Amino acid sequence: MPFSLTTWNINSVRLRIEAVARFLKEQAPDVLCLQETKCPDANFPHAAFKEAGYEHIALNGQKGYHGVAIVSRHPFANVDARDFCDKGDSRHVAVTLDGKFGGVEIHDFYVPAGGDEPDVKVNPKFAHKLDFVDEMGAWFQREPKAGGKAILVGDLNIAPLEHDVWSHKALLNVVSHTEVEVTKFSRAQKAGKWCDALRKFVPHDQKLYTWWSYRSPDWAGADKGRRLDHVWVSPPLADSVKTMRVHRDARGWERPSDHAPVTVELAL
DNA sequence: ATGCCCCATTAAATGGGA
Repeated sequence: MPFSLTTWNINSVRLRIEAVARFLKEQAPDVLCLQETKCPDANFPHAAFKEAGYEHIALNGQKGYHGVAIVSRHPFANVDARDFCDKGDSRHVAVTLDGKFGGVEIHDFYVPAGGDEPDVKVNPKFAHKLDFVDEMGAWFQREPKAGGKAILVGDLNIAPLEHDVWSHKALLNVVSHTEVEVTKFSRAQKAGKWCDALRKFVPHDQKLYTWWSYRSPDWAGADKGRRLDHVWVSPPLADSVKTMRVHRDARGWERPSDHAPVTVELAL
């Protein structure tokens, strides 16, 4: 049975609710995972999602910063959220689907950006990012359960491969592409036996981006992007991923997020 | 090789993004 899922760092769900509604109308994924909702749960724009057909909503939001949400056409059997690094911030929410896709686990992550300086001695935000990724790896030793069907998505804020950034050489010492981040990222991915669903479709020697800085006066022309958003699937789903698309056009909409939505289709 | 930016909060800066 076909199943589609989109991940999108929306950079304020309230500010961009019309863009979200347009996307859902045009693309109609089964599930949408958002990051950087910047919205307390009490203020989440439920009505717009319900009108669009997404009646099932799992939230882990907070005031002003961060925040994740999963909205779905299908019911949830379970909702969970984990407080990585015990900081009380909203960077993870998970659901287990019920109904015709029953048993499939979906994890939505917003990994810390890590600040400017890639040095834990002077930059606590970078230390937090590295600790966060380490804790993900430790948790993936037991989660998801062996043999389980799981999908992990989100703004992981690390571009691991050489061609996940516009210039490997220029970004080697830039937070998101440093060696220590990439090493920890790969370790966490291996710990959960996660399969990189996006790179299944794009060879490693070809550029693949999901994010373009607001600071560029001509983001599309300069095309100095990074692949910060990811979709991983557990081993039982590795062969079920049928298509992948980065919706680059949405980066060019009026008052856009700096991240493009990314959609995968699976045969479940 | 960084960036001319953008968002939320709280009241014209500040913190955060990446």
